[in-house]
Amino acid sequence: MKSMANIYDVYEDRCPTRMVLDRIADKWALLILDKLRRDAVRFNLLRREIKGISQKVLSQTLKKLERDGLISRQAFPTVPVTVEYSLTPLGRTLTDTVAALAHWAEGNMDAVMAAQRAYDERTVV
Amino acid sequence: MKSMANIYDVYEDRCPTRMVLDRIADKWALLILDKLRRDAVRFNLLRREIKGISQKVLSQTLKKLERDGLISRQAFPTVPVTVEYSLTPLGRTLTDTVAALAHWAEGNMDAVMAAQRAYDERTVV
DNA sequence: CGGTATCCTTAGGGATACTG
DNA sequence: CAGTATCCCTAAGGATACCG
Repeated sequence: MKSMANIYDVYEDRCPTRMVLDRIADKWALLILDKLRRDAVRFNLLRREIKGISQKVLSQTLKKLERDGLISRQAFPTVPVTVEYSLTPLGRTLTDTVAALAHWAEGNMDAVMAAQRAYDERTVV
Repeated sequence: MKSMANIYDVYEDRCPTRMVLDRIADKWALLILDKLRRDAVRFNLLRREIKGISQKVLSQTLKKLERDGLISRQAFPTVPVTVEYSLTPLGRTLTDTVAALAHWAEGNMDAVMAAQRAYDERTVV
């Protein structure tokens, strides 16, 4: 964990956008934030809902988001243990933007894929 | 370029959000879209404005964005050649969201960094 | 259930040099 | 100016096994 402490040291210039973009401009992070939009979700449920994410990457991403203060982790002393992840107030201020991004993705996927096909025809052939 | 053609093949399920998020949830891509918000920008100017990006990565990212139909490339037959990148109409539909993300980053950087310090004190010590 | 630890692979990206 | 080509290396991430 010590190695994460100096993550901002590489940015000599003070561009806040770049700093924080570097943190949240991550596919998995955005998907997780989106999944937590409604309510708290347990680890394995999150894993099942976000198809394709490995246990390792989910765990890592959750830890980063928690460190950034965007989500919080709550463990319940059940047997076996239950852990719920939920948005913090800070995280909640980001969800509208994330949702907008997701909404854009849904609405423009076809256009993007069409553009790709057109591009490939122009260049590959 | 052929290898990029089947990039969506890995997504057996049809989750559009994931597909497109995978494309645009990239730090450099978002920064480029943000820089092009006002008007067209030349390659090397873009490179200078986005500190820390290498020529290689800038070139790659621009090509991806062009393929996705978000930006367009226009070369002028000057000597030496001048190349301008600008947003397409499709790309323009995304800029508000990107700007919102950038704005969030600016406004909440301090909170994020404070959260990180608090987290590190809790866990590392 | 909710993780961590370990090993291993590969592709993402830096550095450098060259070109139309 | 706006790239491409090459080499090289590290670090992100999959697979597997184990644990409180």
